[in-house]
Amino acid sequence: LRESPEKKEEKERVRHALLRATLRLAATHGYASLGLREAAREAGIAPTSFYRHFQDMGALGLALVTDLVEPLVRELVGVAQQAAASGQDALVAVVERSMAAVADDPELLRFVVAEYGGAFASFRAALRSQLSALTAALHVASPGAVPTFAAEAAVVLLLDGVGRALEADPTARGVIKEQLVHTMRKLLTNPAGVRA
Amino acid sequence: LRESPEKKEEKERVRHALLRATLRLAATHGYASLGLREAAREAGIAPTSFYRHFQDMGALGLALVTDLVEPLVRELVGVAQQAAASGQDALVAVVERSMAAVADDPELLRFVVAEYGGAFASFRAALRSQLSALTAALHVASPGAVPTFAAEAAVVLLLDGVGRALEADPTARGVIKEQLVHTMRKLLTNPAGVRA
DNA sequence: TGTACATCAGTGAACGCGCGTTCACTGATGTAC
DNA sequence: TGTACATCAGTGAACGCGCGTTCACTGATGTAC
Repeated sequence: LRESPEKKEEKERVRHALLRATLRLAATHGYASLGLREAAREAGIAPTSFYRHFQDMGALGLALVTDLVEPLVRELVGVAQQAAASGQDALVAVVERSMAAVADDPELLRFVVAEYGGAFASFRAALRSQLSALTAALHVASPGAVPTFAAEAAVVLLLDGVGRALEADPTARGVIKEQLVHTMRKLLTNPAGVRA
Repeated sequence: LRESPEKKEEKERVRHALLRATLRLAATHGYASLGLREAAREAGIAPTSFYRHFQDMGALGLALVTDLVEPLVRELVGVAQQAAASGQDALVAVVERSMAAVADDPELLRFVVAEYGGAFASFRAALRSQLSALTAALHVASPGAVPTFAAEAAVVLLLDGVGRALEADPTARGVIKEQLVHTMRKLLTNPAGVRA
């Protein structure tokens, strides 16, 4: 028996509400402290309905990465590749899109920044894995021959810049953006110039 | 009435046990998820005895920063200043001392890395405040005229390097250390040379 | 077409459990004189 | 010096509460024929 599109959509809607509710609460109280009942309450469903979507909060956390973080990183990688292909500055494009993401979805970005260095090894591994694609994209788009770890360091600065932007007044984000481009550029540029 | 040194010492001993127990648990499960009873159990005292030392877990968390993180950062600042004063490389000195701290007290450093970008705004503010002293020390010790935000970025890389070292095989920490010196140097060096 | 059956997201009641917190007490130690 | 009192870290019992989880049920929707 196959489900109808309408039922699937409705189920997906509630599942998404649970993910968003968790992000909302995690942004201020931390993902680690959240309980199943808390997430369900915030999402507007009964506690027992939680189990229709996830086995437990751990499974929901995993879904946060695969359903929300992964598309975001994929988009940033696409932005980098598109910029590089059209002769534009991939670094600036990625930073600007990242700052737009901070404005669009601060809760998701707080989650990424928090769990990237957080106590949960599974989150750390998953996020590092995701971000390695962005590292690679920035690496190939950078002029000259910079080592891989320099591109990794640039992504680390990007994450920190996102964290700073999350706390900053929106008007102060322009300064953060410029400083971020400056420091990332230092890491992604071979001072000896293009001598490939 | 003043307390005797012996009683003070004993009280301090239990207080320290609570702080260490919390760090131990926080390293794997996250500070945010910890409860008062959990910390007391790990420290080997009755739950009610917790209140003889801290009002709640929030007060204990604050003490983690002031009692443990602050001295650590102070030591790193001292290392930087001492190296600079004796004509040695402050950057290398700080990185090496940081790596030693990873080996000495991984739980404390996991806490610092986790809460630096974590969901608790009070921790973020406290840690940024602490680390600004290290940023300043590295800034004045760096040759040429680099902007302040470049020194801040270097400290961000240091924190990330600490996080990587925490997860790495001890034999792989040498590589991390060298890459860290390399990338931090890029940020702390003015490519135009010393033209003060 | 209508009718009988299957699926399944959502739910309320109920459970046992660990939580934070209060309270009164103990016993070791310090102070007064 | 001895004796009476004060301080205070540690404790066990007890509390009310919210937690995760189970269960049986509802009702809307899909399928079979």
